[in-house]
Amino acid sequence: MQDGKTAARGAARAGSGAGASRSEKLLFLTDEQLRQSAELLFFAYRDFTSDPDEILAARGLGRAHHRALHFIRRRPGITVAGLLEILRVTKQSLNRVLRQLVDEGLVESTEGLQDRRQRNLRLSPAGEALERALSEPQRARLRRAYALAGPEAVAGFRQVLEQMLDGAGRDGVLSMVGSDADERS
Amino acid sequence: MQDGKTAARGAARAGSGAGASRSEKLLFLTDEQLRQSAELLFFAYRDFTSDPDEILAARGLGRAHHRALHFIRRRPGITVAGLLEILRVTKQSLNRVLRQLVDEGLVESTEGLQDRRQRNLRLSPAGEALERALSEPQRARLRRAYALAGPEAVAGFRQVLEQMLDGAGRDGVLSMVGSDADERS
DNA sequence: TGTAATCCGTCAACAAGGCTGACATAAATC
DNA sequence: GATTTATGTCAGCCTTGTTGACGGATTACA
Repeated sequence: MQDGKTAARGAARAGSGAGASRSEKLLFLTDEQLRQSAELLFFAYRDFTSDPDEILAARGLGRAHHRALHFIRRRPGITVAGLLEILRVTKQSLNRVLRQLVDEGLVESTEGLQDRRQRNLRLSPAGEALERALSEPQRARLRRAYALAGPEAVAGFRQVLEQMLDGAGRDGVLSMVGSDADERS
Repeated sequence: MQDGKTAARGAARAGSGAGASRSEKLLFLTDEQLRQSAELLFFAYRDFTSDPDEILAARGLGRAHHRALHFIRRRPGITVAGLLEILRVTKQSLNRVLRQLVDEGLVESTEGLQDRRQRNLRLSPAGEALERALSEPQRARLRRAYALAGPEAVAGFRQVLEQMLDGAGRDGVLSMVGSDADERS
Protein backbone atom coordinates (compact mmCIF):
# COMPACT_ATOMS: atom_id res chain seq x y z
CA MET A 1 0.00 0.00 0.00
CA GLN A 2 2.11 2.80 1.18
CA ASP A 3 5.77 3.29 1.02
CA GLY A 4 8.31 5.81 -0.05
CA LYS A 5 9.42 8.28 2.55
CA THR A 6 6.63 7.18 4.78
CA ALA A 7 7.68 3.59 5.06
CA ALA A 8 11.31 4.55 5.30
CA ARG A 9 10.56 6.81 8.20
CA GLY A 10 8.66 4.54 10.47
CA ALA A 11 10.34 1.22 10.29
CA ALA A 12 8.55 0.78 13.56
CA ARG A 13 5.86 -1.81 13.29
CA ALA A 14 2.24 -1.11 13.74
CA GLY A 15 1.20 -1.66 17.28
CA SER A 16 -2.11 -3.22 16.44
CA GLY A 17 -1.78 -6.89 16.93
CA ALA A 18 -5.16 -8.42 17.58
CA GLY A 19 -4.58 -11.10 15.01
CA ALA A 20 -6.20 -11.40 11.63
CA SER A 21 -9.57 -12.28 13.00
CA ARG A 22 -11.53 -9.65 11.20
CA SER A 23 -10.00 -9.97 7.82
CA GLU A 24 -7.43 -12.04 6.08
CA LYS A 25 -5.68 -8.92 4.92
CA LEU A 26 -3.53 -7.41 7.60
CA LEU A 27 -3.23 -3.72 8.17
CA PHE A 28 0.32 -2.63 8.74
CA LEU A 29 0.03 0.91 9.88
CA THR A 30 2.95 2.86 11.18
CA ASP A 31 2.48 5.72 13.55
CA GLU A 32 3.40 8.01 10.72
CA GLN A 33 0.63 6.60 8.56
CA LEU A 34 -1.83 7.04 11.36
CA ARG A 35 -0.70 10.64 11.70
CA GLN A 36 -1.46 11.09 8.03
CA SER A 37 -4.96 9.87 8.62
CA ALA A 38 -5.39 12.28 11.48
CA GLU A 39 -4.20 15.06 9.24
CA LEU A 40 -6.54 14.10 6.45
CA LEU A 41 -9.41 14.06 8.88
CA PHE A 42 -8.40 17.49 10.11
CA PHE A 43 -8.39 19.01 6.64
CA ALA A 44 -11.57 17.31 5.54
CA TYR A 45 -13.44 18.40 8.62
CA ARG A 46 -12.08 21.91 8.36
CA ASP A 47 -13.26 22.23 4.78
CA PHE A 48 -16.56 20.61 5.62
CA THR A 49 -17.35 23.00 8.42
CA SER A 50 -16.16 26.03 6.52
CA ASP A 51 -19.04 25.84 4.08
CA PRO A 52 -21.85 27.50 6.01
CA ASP A 53 -19.76 30.20 7.59
CA GLU A 54 -20.53 33.04 5.21
CA ILE A 55 -24.26 32.56 5.53
CA LEU A 56 -23.95 32.48 9.27
CA ALA A 57 -21.77 35.55 9.41
CA ALA A 58 -24.22 37.46 7.27
CA ARG A 59 -26.86 36.87 9.92
CA GLY A 60 -24.63 37.53 12.85
CA LEU A 61 -24.63 33.91 13.91
CA GLY A 62 -21.90 31.36 14.43
CA ARG A 63 -21.28 27.67 14.23
CA ALA A 64 -22.79 27.10 17.61
CA HIS A 65 -26.10 28.27 16.19
CA HIS A 66 -25.77 25.95 13.26
CA ARG A 67 -25.20 23.00 15.53
CA ALA A 68 -28.25 23.84 17.58
CA LEU A 69 -30.39 24.28 14.47
CA HIS A 70 -29.17 20.99 13.08
CA PHE A 71 -30.02 18.92 16.11
CA ILE A 72 -33.32 20.62 16.77
CA ARG A 73 -34.30 19.89 13.22
CA ARG A 74 -33.27 16.27 13.50
CA ARG A 75 -35.08 15.80 16.79
CA PRO A 76 -38.06 18.13 16.78
CA GLY A 77 -39.48 18.55 20.25
CA ILE A 78 -36.16 17.85 21.92
CA THR A 79 -35.78 19.28 25.40
CA VAL A 80 -33.05 21.59 26.54
CA ALA A 81 -31.52 18.80 28.58
CA GLY A 82 -31.52 16.54 25.55
CA LEU A 83 -29.75 19.13 23.48
CA LEU A 84 -27.24 19.70 26.25
CA GLU A 85 -26.39 16.02 26.28
CA ILE A 86 -25.86 15.91 22.54
CA LEU A 87 -23.77 19.03 22.29
CA ARG A 88 -21.88 18.47 25.53
CA VAL A 89 -21.72 22.08 26.46
CA THR A 90 -22.92 23.85 29.58
CA LYS A 91 -26.43 25.11 29.84
CA GLN A 92 -25.12 28.64 30.10
CA SER A 93 -23.32 28.29 26.84
CA LEU A 94 -26.27 26.68 25.11
CA ASN A 95 -28.71 29.14 26.57
CA ARG A 96 -26.88 32.08 25.09
CA VAL A 97 -27.20 30.52 21.65
CA LEU A 98 -30.75 29.34 22.16
CA ARG A 99 -31.95 32.70 23.37
CA GLN A 100 -30.76 34.37 20.20
CA LEU A 101 -32.40 31.74 18.04
CA VAL A 102 -35.70 32.12 19.88
CA ASP A 103 -35.48 35.91 19.84
CA GLU A 104 -34.94 35.90 16.11
CA GLY A 105 -37.89 33.63 15.56
CA LEU A 106 -35.86 30.69 14.28
CA VAL A 107 -36.63 28.31 17.12
CA GLU A 108 -39.89 27.84 18.96
CA SER A 109 -39.77 26.90 22.60
CA THR A 110 -42.99 25.50 24.01
CA GLU A 111 -43.91 24.21 27.41
CA GLY A 112 -43.56 20.48 27.83
CA LEU A 113 -46.81 18.53 27.61
CA GLN A 114 -46.26 15.91 30.27
CA ASP A 115 -43.72 17.90 32.25
CA ARG A 116 -44.28 21.60 32.16
CA ARG A 117 -40.82 22.35 33.47
CA GLN A 118 -39.36 21.21 30.22
CA ARG A 119 -39.19 23.13 27.00
CA ASN A 120 -39.78 21.45 23.69
CA LEU A 121 -37.72 22.95 20.92
CA ARG A 122 -38.52 22.97 17.23
CA LEU A 123 -37.65 25.03 14.22
CA SER A 124 -39.98 27.69 12.92
CA PRO A 125 -40.44 27.84 9.15
CA ALA A 126 -37.77 30.52 9.08
CA GLY A 127 -35.52 28.29 11.14
CA GLU A 128 -36.10 25.40 8.77
CA ALA A 129 -35.23 27.59 5.84
CA LEU A 130 -32.03 28.79 7.45
CA GLU A 131 -30.96 25.34 8.52
CA ARG A 132 -31.54 24.07 5.05
CA ALA A 133 -29.51 26.87 3.53
CA LEU A 134 -26.71 26.22 5.98
CA SER A 135 -26.54 22.51 5.48
CA GLU A 136 -27.06 22.46 1.75
CA PRO A 137 -23.42 23.14 0.83
CA GLN A 138 -22.39 20.43 3.26
CA ARG A 139 -24.77 17.94 1.75
CA ALA A 140 -23.56 18.90 -1.70
CA ARG A 141 -19.99 18.26 -0.61
CA LEU A 142 -20.89 14.85 0.76
CA ARG A 143 -22.97 13.97 -2.26
CA ARG A 144 -20.13 14.80 -4.57
CA ALA A 145 -17.50 13.02 -2.49
CA TYR A 146 -19.70 9.95 -2.20
CA ALA A 147 -20.37 9.85 -5.90
CA LEU A 148 -16.68 10.13 -6.71
CA ALA A 149 -15.55 7.59 -4.16
CA GLY A 150 -18.24 5.02 -4.84
CA PRO A 151 -20.56 2.90 -2.71
CA GLU A 152 -17.96 0.61 -1.18
CA ALA A 153 -15.88 3.58 -0.12
CA VAL A 154 -18.94 5.18 1.42
CA ALA A 155 -19.70 2.04 3.37
CA GLY A 156 -16.13 1.93 4.61
CA PHE A 157 -16.21 5.60 5.47
CA ARG A 158 -19.22 5.10 7.66
CA GLN A 159 -17.85 1.95 9.24
CA VAL A 160 -14.64 3.64 10.28
CA LEU A 161 -16.45 6.68 11.61
CA GLU A 162 -18.71 4.47 13.70
CA GLN A 163 -15.76 2.61 15.12
CA MET A 164 -14.12 5.88 16.03
CA LEU A 165 -16.95 6.84 18.34
CA ASP A 166 -16.48 6.67 22.07
CA GLY A 167 -17.80 3.38 23.28
CA ALA A 168 -19.78 5.13 25.95
CA GLY A 169 -21.93 7.12 23.60
CA ARG A 170 -21.79 4.89 20.56
CA ASP A 171 -25.17 3.28 20.98
CA GLY A 172 -26.85 6.59 21.55
CA VAL A 173 -25.18 8.17 18.57
CA LEU A 174 -25.88 5.28 16.27
CA SER A 175 -29.50 5.06 17.24
CA MET A 176 -29.82 8.72 16.50
CA VAL A 177 -27.85 8.63 13.31
CA GLY A 178 -29.54 5.49 12.24
CA SER A 179 -33.08 6.27 13.16
CA ASP A 180 -35.24 6.41 10.10
CA ALA A 181 -37.97 7.47 12.45
CA ASP A 182 -37.26 11.08 11.81
CA GLU A 183 -37.87 10.92 8.12
CA ARG A 184 -41.32 12.30 8.77
CA SER A 185 -40.15 15.90 8.63
CA MET B 1 -21.64 -3.55 14.05
CA GLN B 2 -20.46 -3.49 10.47
CA ASP B 3 -23.95 -3.82 9.27
CA GLY B 4 -27.35 -4.09 10.72
CA LYS B 5 -28.96 -0.74 10.62
CA THR B 6 -26.04 0.83 8.87
CA ALA B 7 -25.93 -1.54 5.97
CA ALA B 8 -29.66 -1.40 5.74
CA ARG B 9 -29.33 2.26 5.37
CA GLY B 10 -28.26 2.24 1.80
CA ALA B 11 -24.58 2.84 1.94
CA ALA B 12 -24.28 -0.79 1.00
CA ARG B 13 -26.12 -0.96 -2.24
CA ALA B 14 -23.19 -2.56 -3.91
CA GLY B 15 -24.59 -5.90 -4.75
CA SER B 16 -23.10 -6.49 -8.14
CA GLY B 17 -20.00 -8.54 -8.22
CA ALA B 18 -19.55 -7.84 -11.88
CA GLY B 19 -16.88 -5.63 -13.29
CA ALA B 20 -19.03 -2.56 -13.09
CA SER B 21 -16.84 0.39 -12.27
CA ARG B 22 -17.55 2.01 -9.01
CA SER B 23 -18.95 5.11 -10.59
CA GLU B 24 -21.58 3.04 -12.36
CA LYS B 25 -23.03 1.79 -9.14
CA LEU B 26 -25.57 4.34 -8.18
CA LEU B 27 -25.90 5.85 -4.78
CA PHE B 28 -29.39 6.84 -3.81
CA LEU B 29 -28.94 9.17 -0.94
CA THR B 30 -31.70 11.31 0.42
CA ASP B 31 -30.98 14.60 2.08
CA GLU B 32 -31.88 12.97 5.34
CA GLN B 33 -29.28 10.27 4.83
CA LEU B 34 -26.68 12.86 4.00
CA ARG B 35 -27.58 14.68 7.19
CA GLN B 36 -26.95 11.46 9.06
CA SER B 37 -23.50 11.29 7.58
CA ALA B 38 -22.81 14.85 8.62
CA GLU B 39 -23.93 13.97 12.10
CA LEU B 40 -21.75 10.90 12.26
CA LEU B 41 -18.80 12.95 11.14
CA PHE B 42 -19.57 15.50 13.81
CA PHE B 43 -19.63 12.94 16.60
CA ALA B 44 -16.59 11.07 15.38
CA TYR B 45 -14.56 14.22 15.07
CA ARG B 46 -15.72 15.46 18.43
CA ASP B 47 -14.65 12.25 20.12
CA PHE B 48 -11.42 12.19 18.18
CA THR B 49 -10.38 15.67 19.19
CA SER B 50 -11.44 15.20 22.78
CA ASP B 51 -8.65 12.72 23.45
CA PRO B 52 -5.68 14.99 24.11
CA ASP B 53 -7.52 17.65 26.03
CA GLU B 54 -6.65 16.56 29.55
CA ILE B 55 -2.95 16.43 28.80
CA LEU B 56 -3.12 19.87 27.26
CA ALA B 57 -5.09 21.34 30.11
CA ALA B 58 -2.58 19.97 32.62
CA ARG B 59 0.11 22.00 30.90
CA GLY B 60 -1.96 25.10 30.41
CA LEU B 61 -2.15 24.65 26.68
CA GLY B 62 -5.01 24.30 24.26
CA ARG B 63 -5.89 22.68 20.99
CA ALA B 64 -4.26 25.44 19.04
CA HIS B 65 -0.95 24.42 20.55
CA HIS B 66 -1.55 20.81 19.62
CA ARG B 67 -2.23 21.77 16.03
CA ALA B 68 0.96 23.79 15.84
CA LEU B 69 3.00 20.99 17.40
CA HIS B 70 1.51 18.47 15.01
CA PHE B 71 2.33 20.38 11.85
CA ILE B 72 5.76 21.47 12.98
CA ARG B 73 6.56 17.86 13.70
CA ARG B 74 5.30 16.74 10.33
CA ARG B 75 7.20 19.46 8.50
CA PRO B 76 10.33 20.23 10.49
CA GLY B 77 11.90 23.48 9.39
CA ILE B 78 8.60 24.92 8.23
CA THR B 79 8.45 28.70 8.15
CA VAL B 80 5.92 30.83 9.94
CA ALA B 81 4.28 31.68 6.64
CA GLY B 82 4.01 28.00 5.79
CA LEU B 83 2.35 27.24 9.07
CA LEU B 84 -0.01 30.15 8.60
CA GLU B 85 -1.10 28.77 5.27
CA ILE B 86 -1.78 25.34 6.69
CA LEU B 87 -3.65 26.48 9.74
CA ARG B 88 -5.45 29.35 8.02
CA VAL B 89 -5.35 31.67 10.96
CA THR B 90 -3.93 35.14 11.27
CA LYS B 91 -0.30 35.64 12.12
CA GLN B 92 -1.32 37.41 15.32
CA SER B 93 -3.28 34.39 16.40
CA LEU B 94 -0.55 31.97 15.49
CA ASN B 95 2.13 34.14 17.02
CA ARG B 96 0.47 34.05 20.40
CA VAL B 97 0.53 30.26 20.35
CA LEU B 98 4.01 30.04 18.89
CA ARG B 99 5.46 32.41 21.44
CA GLN B 100 4.26 30.23 24.28
CA LEU B 101 5.65 27.12 22.67
CA VAL B 102 9.03 28.73 22.13
CA ASP B 103 9.07 30.22 25.63
CA GLU B 104 8.37 26.83 27.13
CA GLY B 105 11.13 25.24 25.15
CA LEU B 106 8.87 23.04 23.07
CA VAL B 107 9.59 24.65 19.70
CA GLU B 108 12.87 25.93 18.36
CA SER B 109 12.85 28.91 16.06
CA THR B 110 16.00 29.47 14.04
CA GLU B 111 16.93 32.03 11.46
CA GLY B 112 16.36 30.95 7.89
CA LEU B 113 19.45 29.83 6.04
CA GLN B 114 18.81 31.25 2.60
CA ASP B 115 16.45 33.99 3.74
CA ARG B 116 17.25 35.37 7.14
CA ARG B 117 13.89 37.05 7.45
CA GLN B 118 12.29 33.68 7.80
CA ARG B 119 12.18 31.49 10.87
CA ASN B 120 12.53 27.75 10.64
CA LEU B 121 10.47 25.93 13.23
CA ARG B 122 11.13 22.52 14.70
CA LEU B 123 10.29 20.63 17.84
CA SER B 124 12.74 20.34 20.68
CA PRO B 125 13.05 16.91 22.31
CA ALA B 126 10.57 18.08 24.92
CA GLY B 127 8.25 19.22 22.16
CA GLU B 128 8.55 15.86 20.43
CA ALA B 129 7.71 14.11 23.65
CA LEU B 130 4.67 16.25 24.27
CA GLU B 131 3.41 15.93 20.72
CA ARG B 132 3.76 12.20 20.93
CA ALA B 133 1.87 12.05 24.20
CA LEU B 134 -0.87 14.20 22.75
CA SER B 135 -1.33 12.26 19.56
CA GLU B 136 -0.94 8.80 21.01
CA PRO B 137 -4.56 8.44 22.15
CA GLN B 138 -5.68 9.63 18.74
CA ARG B 139 -3.50 7.11 16.98
CA ALA B 140 -4.77 4.41 19.30
CA ARG B 141 -8.32 5.35 18.40
CA LEU B 142 -7.59 5.18 14.70
CA ARG B 143 -5.66 1.94 15.04
CA ARG B 144 -8.54 0.33 16.83
CA ALA B 145 -11.19 1.65 14.47
CA TYR B 146 -9.16 0.58 11.46
CA ALA B 147 -8.62 -2.89 12.84
CA LEU B 148 -12.30 -3.34 13.56
CA ALA B 149 -13.48 -1.96 10.25
CA GLY B 150 -10.96 -3.74 8.09
CA PRO B 151 -8.68 -2.76 5.22
CA GLU B 152 -11.33 -2.13 2.60
CA ALA B 153 -13.22 0.12 4.93
CA VAL B 154 -10.02 2.03 5.68
CA ALA B 155 -9.37 2.54 2.01
CA GLY B 156 -12.91 3.80 1.54
CA PHE B 157 -12.61 6.05 4.53
CA ARG B 158 -9.56 7.71 3.10
CA GLN B 159 -11.04 7.98 -0.37
CA VAL B 160 -14.11 9.78 0.88
CA LEU B 161 -12.09 12.12 3.06
CA GLU B 162 -9.89 13.03 0.13
CA GLN B 163 -12.87 13.74 -2.06
CA MET B 164 -14.30 15.96 0.63
CA LEU B 165 -11.34 18.31 0.48
CA ASP B 166 -11.67 21.68 -1.17
CA GLY B 167 -10.51 21.39 -4.72
CA ALA B 168 -8.30 24.42 -4.28
CA GLY B 169 -6.13 22.96 -1.58
CA ARG B 170 -6.51 19.30 -2.40
CA ASP B 171 -3.20 18.84 -4.16
CA GLY B 172 -1.31 20.54 -1.40
CA VAL B 173 -3.03 18.57 1.28
CA LEU B 174 -2.62 15.27 -0.47
CA SER B 175 1.05 15.78 -1.13
CA MET B 176 1.46 16.57 2.52
CA VAL B 177 -0.46 13.63 3.83
CA GLY B 178 1.42 11.44 1.43
CA SER B 179 -1.61 10.22 -0.37
CA ASP B 180 -1.12 6.89 -1.93
CA ALA B 181 -3.97 5.11 -0.33
CA ASP B 182 -5.79 5.32 -3.61
CA GLU B 183 -5.44 6.61 -7.08
CA ARG B 184 -8.00 9.15 -7.97
CA SER B 185 -8.33 9.95 -11.63
C1' DT C 1 22.30 52.73 -4.54
C1' DG C 2 18.05 53.80 -3.04
C1' DT C 3 13.36 52.30 -2.73
C1' DA C 4 9.94 48.98 -2.37
C1' DA C 5 8.32 44.59 -1.02
C1' DT C 6 8.46 40.74 2.13
C1' DC C 7 8.79 38.11 6.60
C1' DC C 8 8.18 38.33 11.09
C1' DG C 9 6.89 40.16 15.71
C1' DT C 10 3.99 42.88 18.55
C1' DC C 11 0.48 46.07 20.75
C1' DA C 12 -4.37 47.06 21.23
C1' DA C 13 -9.05 46.15 20.94
C1' DC C 14 -12.70 43.19 20.17
C1' DA C 15 -15.92 38.93 19.47
C1' DA C 16 -17.45 34.13 19.66
C1' DG C 17 -18.09 30.60 22.44
C1' DG C 18 -16.40 27.71 25.76
C1' DC C 19 -16.11 27.47 31.21
C1' DT C 20 -17.40 27.90 36.64
C1' DG C 21 -20.18 29.59 40.34
C1' DA C 22 -24.20 31.38 42.26
C1' DC C 23 -28.92 32.11 42.42
C1' DA C 24 -34.12 32.11 41.12
C1' DT C 25 -38.46 30.05 39.70
C1' DA C 26 -41.75 26.85 38.53
C1' DA C 27 -43.13 22.24 38.48
C1' DA C 28 -42.78 17.54 39.76
C1' DT C 29 -41.87 14.11 43.19
C1' DC C 30 -41.56 12.09 47.61
C1' DG D 1 -44.50 20.40 53.05
C1' DA D 2 -39.83 19.53 51.67
C1' DT D 3 -36.89 18.29 48.16
C1' DT D 4 -35.45 17.48 43.63
C1' DT D 5 -35.52 18.64 38.81
C1' DA D 6 -35.58 21.58 34.49
C1' DT D 7 -34.70 25.74 33.01
C1' DG D 8 -33.09 30.57 32.85
C1' DT D 9 -29.93 34.15 34.06
C1' DC D 10 -26.14 37.22 35.93
C1' DA D 11 -21.24 37.84 36.42
C1' DG D 12 -16.77 36.88 35.32
C1' DC D 13 -13.00 34.36 33.25
C1' DC D 14 -10.31 31.87 29.42
C1' DT D 15 -8.91 30.42 24.75
C1' DT D 16 -8.64 31.45 20.29
C1' DG D 17 -10.09 33.65 16.58
C1' DT D 18 -10.48 38.52 14.22
C1' DT D 19 -8.80 43.78 12.40
C1' DG D 20 -5.81 47.45 12.33
C1' DA D 21 -1.55 49.56 12.98
C1' DC D 22 3.26 49.80 13.32
C1' DG D 23 8.40 48.66 13.35
C1' DG D 24 12.71 46.15 12.27
C1' DA D 25 15.38 43.30 9.47
C1' DT D 26 16.22 41.56 5.13
C1' DT D 27 15.66 40.82 0.36
C1' DA D 28 14.42 42.17 -4.35
C1' DC D 29 14.24 45.41 -7.78
C1' DA D 30 14.56 49.69 -10.69
